[in-house]
Amino acid sequence: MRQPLPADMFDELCPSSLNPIRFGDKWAALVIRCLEHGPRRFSELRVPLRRVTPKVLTQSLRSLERDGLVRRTVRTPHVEYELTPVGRSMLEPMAVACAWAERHWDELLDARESYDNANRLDRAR
Amino acid sequence: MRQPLPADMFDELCPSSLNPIRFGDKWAALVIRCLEHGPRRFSELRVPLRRVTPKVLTQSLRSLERDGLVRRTVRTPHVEYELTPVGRSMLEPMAVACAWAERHWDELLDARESYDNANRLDRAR
DNA sequence: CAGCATCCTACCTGATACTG
DNA sequence: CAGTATCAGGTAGGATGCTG
Repeated sequence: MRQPLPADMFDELCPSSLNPIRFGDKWAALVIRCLEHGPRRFSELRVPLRRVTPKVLTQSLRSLERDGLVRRTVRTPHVEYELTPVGRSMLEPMAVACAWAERHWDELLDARESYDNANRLDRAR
Repeated sequence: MRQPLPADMFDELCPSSLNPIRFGDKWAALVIRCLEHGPRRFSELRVPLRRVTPKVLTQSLRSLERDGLVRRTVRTPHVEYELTPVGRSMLEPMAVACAWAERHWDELLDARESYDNANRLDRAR
């Protein structure tokens, strides 16, 4: 059987809010990655995405569903979310974006820090 | 000498606001593409980006500068914006994202339409 | 279990007008 | 030319509490 999603799945990596490359809304990319290896239930998704309120997670899922990237199926007594072929095809550009982010993450943070420091000094003067 | 940027550069393609894949803020990807072939001045950028107010374009440029993707240089009597190496490296994931969007654009629009129609019927009932 | 309802805040984006 | 100042609207995201 498929493994449950680890609760700390996104603790380290993917500070997607800081990444200039974004897929859909704030959590969409993480949701897609959660569905990479097969369908998941709402409550399963909530484990790694435990910092997302149910309302916001629902919004994200609805948006993905609207774009045809995710399919929502009522499989009584549960509801399952799974990637459509189009949704799955998004993994490729996501992987490229992730590779870019990993390669340039430090430069990016350094640039931001320098910029902010320079700016702070400017205002102090 | 470098060609001026065509005013209709973004009239047809890249409805980036609808694209689920986004690079930075609303206009960042277009700015980067404008700088692809060399430095540009603010007023040059305003030609293809004529629907962006100067304030918003400035914001976008500042944000790109902060992330170290664009360098702003005062080359009296002008100001020039150009891609840094990191900024240039972003062209690759952008190209991949563009390819994805082109390939799946129609599916995406169809999915949205079906979804919205189904939803409208639901509410009518 | 899988959400919805309400309320609220912050940010993004833009229109318009003005300036060193 | 290359912006800044001000004001305003809309939307995204979230806190909290409730429900079939």
